[in-house]
This record gives sequence, structure tokens and C-alpha cells, in this order.
Amino acid sequence: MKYYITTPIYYVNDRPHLGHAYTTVAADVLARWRRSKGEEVFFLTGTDEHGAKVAQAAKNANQNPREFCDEKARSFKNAWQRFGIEYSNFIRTTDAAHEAAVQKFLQALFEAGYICKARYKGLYCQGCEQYKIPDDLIEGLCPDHQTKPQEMEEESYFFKLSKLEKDLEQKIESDEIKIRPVERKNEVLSFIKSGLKDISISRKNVKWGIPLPFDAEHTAYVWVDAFLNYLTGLGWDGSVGEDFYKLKTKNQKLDFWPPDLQLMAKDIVRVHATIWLGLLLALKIPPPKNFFVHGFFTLNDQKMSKSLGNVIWPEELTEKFGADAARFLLLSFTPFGQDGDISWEKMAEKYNSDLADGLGNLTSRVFNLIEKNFDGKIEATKSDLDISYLMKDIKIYESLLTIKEKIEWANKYIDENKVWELVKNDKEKGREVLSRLLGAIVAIGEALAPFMPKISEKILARAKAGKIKKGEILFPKIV
RNA sequence: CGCGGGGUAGAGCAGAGGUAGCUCGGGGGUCUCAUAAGCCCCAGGCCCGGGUUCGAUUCCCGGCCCCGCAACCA
Repeated sequence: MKYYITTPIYYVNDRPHLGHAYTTVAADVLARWRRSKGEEVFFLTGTDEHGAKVAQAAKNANQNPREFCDEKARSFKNAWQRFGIEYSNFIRTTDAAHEAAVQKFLQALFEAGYICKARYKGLYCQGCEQYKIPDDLIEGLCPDHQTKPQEMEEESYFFKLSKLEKDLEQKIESDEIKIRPVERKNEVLSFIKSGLKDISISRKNVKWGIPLPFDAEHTAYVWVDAFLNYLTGLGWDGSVGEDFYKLKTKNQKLDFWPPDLQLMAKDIVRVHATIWLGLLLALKIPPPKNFFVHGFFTLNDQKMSKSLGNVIWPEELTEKFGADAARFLLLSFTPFGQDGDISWEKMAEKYNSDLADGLGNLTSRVFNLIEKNFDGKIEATKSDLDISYLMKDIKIYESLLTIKEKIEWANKYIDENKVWELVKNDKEKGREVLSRLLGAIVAIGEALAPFMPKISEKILARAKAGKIKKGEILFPKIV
């Protein structure tokens, strides 16, 4: 069984932030879980590196765009390393192969009659570097910059998205392309039903981009460029139609196509469901099977933003809690798919109660009892802990709850049986109870492997050692 | 009538037509194997107004409030 999972590629205009980490960690957990079930997994992530904003940011940093992007891509790779992310490929949209494939694809799209030239007219805000629609404006001014946008007109190429409206609607409605949670599907559908407009897919004055093959004065709009990463990340060369299938049989990686699961945050589901799917349907490339859309984190109920200065950076998380605990914390705040609120206080609380006092303390007491009373030698009794039925459904949060219940059960079981007395008064009964507890710990360790790979390994190594020892503390308490 | 989500204990959330649960925090008790951890108990709650119903916090209608999105923006 092959399984292809993607995260969006991240815009290098910004440094890695918590939202990036959230998606990527979730993808890694799902990928690891699939691998543990024996599936062949391809997990793609990467960076989106073209566009006016990147060029500007590079200029501000006194670098050429290429150097700037190299540095930024490295910072994303470093971040993922800190979180223990095991991706299969890290795609960059400035890779030569990606650029060539995008051009080839656009040429095909052009030849298929899906691209036409038109003039785009609108109100352009210099500060935002984007067009505004009248509804965006407050008393005729840009709400962000308090300036009056200028009437501008430019020549641009348009993608005939409107032609694909019915096709998109049908495929999403029928769950042929399944969008979850279902409220996101509804949102997308109502948007499509309200009527899709053709969209501009080129920029004349943006130099840092991929030139259109049929008009080198224009570069491809970054979204179009970026979306194709999901294909080029598998070594696709831009082929469409029969050539696509030919390539698929020759190229082992491309054989993973179409994606089984594409993760994204709710802000970009709409563009994915229209532009991205539209590009595929236009040229009859099989579309992805599933989109799963997660929510945003607020920090103390406030939107995180750099200007407010209330941002948590990913590296702060791994520094404070370690990679595994950071992964656990990100995923255990809120059901995957919903918005959540976090804060340093709440994370520390959760770390202490779930990991230090819960899991960590449990392993300490059980291993210690075995070490002290049975010379570290006890056979584990197999214990059930099934999260498959949840993980299959991308119920990450619920899976963690199920694991936590098992930890609770074990702690209660120790108390109810007064194991510390049993080992003195009724050694055989004590052995039996500890054997069950050891089995539970093994089951917990195994279930946690996709979430906390290193900790899981440590727990299992201790539990399965010929001579069990209490060992060092797994989660030092945070004060 | 733009679209969607939501208003449940001090905080963050879950839930369901008929004893409203969880985590943290607060109070009390208990054990001593363990990371002053564990286990047990207690206090405290369903936005407002109508309607349907034997009965609604749960369904319907109306209102108020909060949060996203509103396409060429990452």
C-alpha cells in the first residue's frame, strides 16, 4: 500500500512559525503511523520561494533572492530537524526541475485553451502590494495602511477557472475529493456555487518568478507555481495527458500520485479547492483523494502576530520541552480540525500533568517496583491499546486521549492493588499485577511511537530490557 | 438578508430530548511504590426571549455577543 501525504509548502517571506510546525508535526505523526502499519509512505514538505514579497525581503536583507531563499529554506529544514520530522522530500520552488515542469505545464494549459489574455483593472494598494476590492476598503482607504489605493490597470493572463465550476462542485459534493471537517467542505461548496471567476495567473512586474513559456514578459503567479510542487515533489516533469501516465509507470515516486491526504490550515482551503484542483481537472490529472483542514491557534485568546509581539516560535517550544513533548503538546490542545488556544502557562500545566505526573511518573513507579522486588525480571502480559480506528480517521487528538486513559487506568490499578504491599505479602500476585502493568506500558510506548518517537523508544527499550531498571527521569517537571 | 464556526463551572473544552462530563485551578481526605508524584471526595455551570414537548441546556423561531473567511492576499 502506498500513501502520499503533503503539507503546504511554506512561504519563505517569513521564518517558521507555530502554524507551520503544527501542520508539519501532524503530517509527520500520520506518516509515521502509516509506516508503522507497513505502508509505503511518501511525505512531502518544502518551501515556496517566488514572488514580489520574497524579492523585496531579500533586498531589505541586502541579499540576492537566491541567497536569501537558500538561507530561509535552511531555517525551515533546521526547524523540522528539531521537531524530529522525517519527510521523504523537501521541495523548493526554485529547484530547476520544478521551474521547468511548471513551464511545461503552463504551456499545455495554454494549448488546451484554458488561458487567455485580458486586462486586470482594480484598486491597488502600494502598502499591501495587492489589489483591493471595494468592500475591503473603509471609507475609501486601505484598512491596514490608511491610504487611498490607486486605480491601476495591467495586462495579465487569466486561467479559465469558471469553466471548471460544475466539475469541481460535483467532485467535492460527491466526496470524490473529500474535504474534512465537513464544515470546511460546506464552506468551499457554497463558495463555488456562488460562482467562480477566472483568475489572473501572471504578473508583469514581478521578476522573481517563473517566466511564462508563451510570454516571457510575464511570470507565473505564485500560487500556480506553488501548487505544482505537489507533483514536482515526486519528480514529475510537467507531462500531462498520456505522457503523464507513461511517466507514472516509469517513475517510482510519481507512482505515489494522487495524494491520499493533503493537510492545510483553514486559510488556504479555498484556494486549494479552486485553483489547485482546477489546474488538475483542466488537464485531467487525477485529483487528490482527501483534504484535511486544521484550525488556528490563538495565544491567550489573541491572534498571534508579530506586530503585537505575542508570538511563540517553534524553536522556543523544542528548547523548553524537547522535541517529543513539543509534538505532544501541539497536538493535544484541541481536536485536529478545530481552532485552539494556547499559552506558555497552559503548555507547562499540560506538560506537568500529562507527561511528568502521568506518563513519566507511571513508568518510574512500575520500573522501580520491578527493579527492587524482582531483580528487574518480569514478563509482560500483552495489553490492548488500539488507536487504529481513530488514526485512520485523522482523529489525532482522540487517539492521544485514548492513550491517556490507559495511563490513568494503570495508575489506578497500582493503587487499587496496593502493589507496594503485594510485593511483600503476596509475591506471586504482585508479579501478576506488575506483569500486567508492564504490558500496559509496552502498549502505551508503542501507541505513542508516532507522536513521541524518541521517548517511545526509550520506554520500550527499558520495558523490554532483560533486566529492567528505573532509569533516569523521562520528563523532568517544569516549575 | 455574503459564508462558516461558536456562546456549557474561576479558566480551557466535551456532550446529549429525561441523573450535564473532562482537564487545569480551589478546598478536603488518603496511600507512601513513584518525578512533593498517585488515588478518593467536595464546591461551582448550560447567553437572552419565545415556541414544540409530559419534559430542552440539547430541536425550532427571534435576539444579543464573540471569532474566522469574503479569491488574485500566504
